[in-house]
Amino acid sequence: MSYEPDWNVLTQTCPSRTSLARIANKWTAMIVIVLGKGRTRFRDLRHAVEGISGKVLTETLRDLERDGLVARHVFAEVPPRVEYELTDLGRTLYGPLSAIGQWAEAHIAEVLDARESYDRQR
Amino acid sequence: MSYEPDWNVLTQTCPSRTSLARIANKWTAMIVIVLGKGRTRFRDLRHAVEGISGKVLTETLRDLERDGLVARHVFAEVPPRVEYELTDLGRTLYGPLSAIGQWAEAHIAEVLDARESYDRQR
DNA sequence: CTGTATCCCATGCGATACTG
DNA sequence: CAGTATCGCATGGGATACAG
Repeated sequence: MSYEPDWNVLTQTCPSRTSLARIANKWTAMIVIVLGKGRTRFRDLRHAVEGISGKVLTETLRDLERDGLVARHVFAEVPPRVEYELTDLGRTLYGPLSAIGQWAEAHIAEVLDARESYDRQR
Repeated sequence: MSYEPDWNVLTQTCPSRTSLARIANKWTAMIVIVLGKGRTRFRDLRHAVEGISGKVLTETLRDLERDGLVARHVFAEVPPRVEYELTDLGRTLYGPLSAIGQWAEAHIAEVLDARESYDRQR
């Protein structure tokens, strides 16, 4: 009922494309996959998503918070503790994004074979 | 049976992450969504994915071809005609990626509301 | 029409230093 | 610990010109 068939990510000016650009992103996918398992503090998120820099983690979390996908919980402690979790809206994205992650893991052997065969032919 | 539980996109050096980086991308998503509807020639793809430049379309298609997701068919005509279509492997990705596109379209209203509310508070 | 080759600006992203 | 600020390299990606 809230679906608006006029919205089309293939249309250049459709707002939905700005949302697509944010969610169709490797860091977003990995962060949402981790948060899908439960509320996580910044430090643990940084370790779970191997190789992500603090800067990018902060920036991506801010963007996700702005889009209403992630909630931020700050505890007035020293040293500070901040936890992140998916909102109701963010949870509806967990399925689709974890499917992408699982696809990458399930088919990487075929992809590697394809790359080798492609590169061999030139 | 071809699933290898040791592969984990969250691990920095896992090859599956290189595949995730390729598929968790807005251009890849839009191209696969269009190709999911059937074999398409270059020109039509360029028009369907509004706003994509020829350079980026070519590069993305090459990468997808290299990963075994897209097949390229060249016709010896003048002017030349080249058609692209999803491979069997690429077709297994259509579901997950179109789900991402549909999510963006279905929830953009909520996302826009969240952005407005976030921006208003600062 | 389907590319390829350049040029060049914008953005992504890591590293480092610093603050509350 | 969880940021913010800054720097600078790498990549993304548009525009244009040109080739087959």
